[in-house]
Amino acid sequence: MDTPHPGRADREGGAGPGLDEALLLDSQICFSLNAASRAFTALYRVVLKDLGLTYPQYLVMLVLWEDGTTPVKHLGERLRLDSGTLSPLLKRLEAAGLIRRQRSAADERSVHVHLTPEGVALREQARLVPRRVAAATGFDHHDARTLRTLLTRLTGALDEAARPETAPPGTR
Amino acid sequence: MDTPHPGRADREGGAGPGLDEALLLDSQICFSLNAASRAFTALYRVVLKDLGLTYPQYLVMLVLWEDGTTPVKHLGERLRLDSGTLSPLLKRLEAAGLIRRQRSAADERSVHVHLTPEGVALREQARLVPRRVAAATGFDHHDARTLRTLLTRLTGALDEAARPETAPPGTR
DNA sequence: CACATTTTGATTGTGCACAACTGAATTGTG
DNA sequence: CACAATTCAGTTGTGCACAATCAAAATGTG
Repeated sequence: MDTPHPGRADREGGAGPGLDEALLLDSQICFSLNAASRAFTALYRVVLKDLGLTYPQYLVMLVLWEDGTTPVKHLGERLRLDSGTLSPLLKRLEAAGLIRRQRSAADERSVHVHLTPEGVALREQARLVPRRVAAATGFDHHDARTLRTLLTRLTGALDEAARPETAPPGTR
Repeated sequence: MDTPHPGRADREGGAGPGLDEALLLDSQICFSLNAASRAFTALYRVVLKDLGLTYPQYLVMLVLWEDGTTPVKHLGERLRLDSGTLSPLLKRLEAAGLIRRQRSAADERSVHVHLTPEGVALREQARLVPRRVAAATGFDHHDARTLRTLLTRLTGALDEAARPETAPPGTR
């Protein structure tokens, strides 16, 4: 239909041979990455509609189904989400009757999250979700492995580059 | 440090050999996809800080630098963004003095976006952005090509699967 | 014990994605 | 011409990501 990528805006100064290459490497990768990420979210929106969950909420439920009662801190570590995301998300899950939050007796700062019976029961309804989503990707193990390897390497390199002062190898 | 992926929550019913495979294929791909996407956004946040742009705003500017004055509709097609996202984004760009919006004389429904002199001038400051980001990925052409091919294929398959009624090939 | 530091979660504010709706203008049809 | 359908932006509301800030509790140090 139309060109999906925004780039190829070079041809001005002729400032060297690396410009369009750079645009290919950064804009198009980031763009197709965002597109795939949003397509995944859209598919999850369809698949999780009957459960009344969004994808991040589903991730939280996955952790709770596996690990049981857990502090908010642990959820943030498992899912790489901070409290600014988790707090309202957990409130919505509590309002939906799936979880309950409770301050720890041992450490009054810590809030423990546990499933309600409704939350436990939802696991049965969610059993087919992974298979449906995996089937929708059309990927076999080899594809999935290649993709995950590339993404992991990419994320590591980007994380490394994003912090200018925190421990660049020669700064001491 | 800890396990980055939320999955591996099987081992309950023993309902067949495909369960952990499915979790590997869906949760972990989607998860690492989101992680990479957010890492990219975080890097762009650092790189674009001096320009006062976010990544989606930078994409809009790329299109304008390349295509010149263009209707909002065209921006949405190039970037796959709808008006609910573009309208406030363009307002912020206009408030920043980089663009101006103007109703078309020919078709009063259409709004044309054009760059201000400040918006044109910003292009010079943005020239090094693609190279900086591309360098941060650590990817060569082969890696980038492999990744983009996989992502494009994945997005296509997900888009296809996300619509239940719109022309699935065998449904009659 | 008194006091600074760290940890933990919540809160606030900004920006983006998306669905649903509104409203104006064009186009198609009788 | 009248009227329905379509197109195009905009608005509203919900949810997520993230930065900055705050408060309370635990911990460390003199």
